[in-house]
Amino acid sequence: MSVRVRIAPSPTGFLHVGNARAALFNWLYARHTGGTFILRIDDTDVARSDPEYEDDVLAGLVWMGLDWDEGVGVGGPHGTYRQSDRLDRYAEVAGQLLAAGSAYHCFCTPAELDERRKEAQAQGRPPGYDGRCRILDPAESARRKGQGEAAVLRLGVPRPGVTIFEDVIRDEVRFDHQAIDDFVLVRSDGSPTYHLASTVDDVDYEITHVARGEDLLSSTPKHILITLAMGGTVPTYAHLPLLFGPDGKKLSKRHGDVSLKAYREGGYLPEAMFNYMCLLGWSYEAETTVFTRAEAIERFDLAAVSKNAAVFDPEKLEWMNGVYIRDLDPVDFIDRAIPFVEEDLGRELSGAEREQLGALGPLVQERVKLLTEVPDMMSFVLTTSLSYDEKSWRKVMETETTPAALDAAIDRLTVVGEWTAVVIETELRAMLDELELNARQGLQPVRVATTGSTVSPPLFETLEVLGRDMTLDRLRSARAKL
RNA sequence: GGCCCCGUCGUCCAGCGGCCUAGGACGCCGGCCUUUCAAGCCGGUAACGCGGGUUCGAAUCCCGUCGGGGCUACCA
Repeated sequence: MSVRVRIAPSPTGFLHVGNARAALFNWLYARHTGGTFILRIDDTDVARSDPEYEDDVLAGLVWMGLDWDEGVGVGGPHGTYRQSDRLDRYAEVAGQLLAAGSAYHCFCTPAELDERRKEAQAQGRPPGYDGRCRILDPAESARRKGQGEAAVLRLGVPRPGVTIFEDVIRDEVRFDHQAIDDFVLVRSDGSPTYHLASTVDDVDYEITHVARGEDLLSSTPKHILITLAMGGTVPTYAHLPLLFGPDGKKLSKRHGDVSLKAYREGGYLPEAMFNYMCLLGWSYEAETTVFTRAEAIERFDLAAVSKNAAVFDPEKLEWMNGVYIRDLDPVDFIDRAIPFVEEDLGRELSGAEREQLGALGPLVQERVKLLTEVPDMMSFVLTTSLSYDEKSWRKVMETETTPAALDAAIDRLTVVGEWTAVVIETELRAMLDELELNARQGLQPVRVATTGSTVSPPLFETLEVLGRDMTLDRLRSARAKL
């Protein structure tokens, strides 16, 4: 049977990196096995769902390159793949479970439940639902329900009993039904709970493997029980290790960026994100940390996923992003960087400016880890009024040898014939010889004068890109400020 | 509290009874290269939570213990 996996985010927030990682692993498994990757939207929580979040989820998956074969937006044999469109189906299953005696109505009010829970906890008893409505006569229940009395539908968990399943990642896991209370399937307002809706969908969509976060491991027996009660085939489960923040606590907003969106906008490359996330709970090969999509697909296996939770390490991600940036084709690099430059500038770049940046691109490319660092490194070529970094100015311009170095540089560069990096270098090195200055003493003033900072791309190439007029202009105005 | 999961360098991962004097990557430290900054190269730092077993032999298997985490809703 062909593999069918799914990811079912609920649109109640921006796509979380944990969900993105789950999506990635499902996608990898589907691609590795030649199976089908499905995107479903679990929006049964109407109050908290928002179309904006759904858009973000889709955008995040597209950005990561995780294309889905069936589901929201692309369709498929199962309708819209949106739970809010399947309420009738959940009601239908609920009716069947009720008729079959697998489920029953419960008339206990939230207030009563709450009180009993507190009582049970105080006495050290299990806080779950005590099952008192289970013994109600079905006919009597139906009558009360028919008269409009508020009721939820609960699953009658078989007791005594035990649910055992073989988790792909964790091997055999067993839960005694003693510890599982008769949980709610349908709320008193008629809406299905997550457990019901998600399980019905998994059965209807013929999902073969459910790979999701370990936080759902304890809920798995409930899902299996529902599946069995509706006569469905139980899928294979794989519970992925959770992601934690640098402090070892569950990855949350307090750790800064937990939404994929933040990385998208933060100058990260999707290729790097993809590669890095693969490493969170899986490894391509003992000695290899950088690999391509195709390679990951070829080797990925759910069974090889680690059991332990992983700490999301922003520093390693950043390093990896640098690796991928340096690996980019120069034209590709500048194409990706330009939006960040324009965003920073607040305007669009002219053709001439683009050309300048294109020339500077390769020099900057190997010096940044994030695309968001590009504007800072290139802004000096785009401005007409250069501002100097204060520290840089103090450090190199207020030096005894600086005036002479600038004067000599101006003289030589004014008369130089050809304006290329090679010629510029020859001239400036001759200047160093002449004044008996070392490179640091003689070149840093030129760097600060022309770029505004002690840190810049390689000087000679930079001056070539800047052009003779602007270079001389800047050297002169810096000299005048001394 | 109960149930469940997990426990190798600071972090991610390799290891699945002898190849381990525990390997790779990030980070950190030092050096080289060098026009600055990066990159690159070389070297270094650093871990099998603890205690019992099983075995000729254990990071690898078993038990206990400690520690971390998840779940315990008419949220997903």
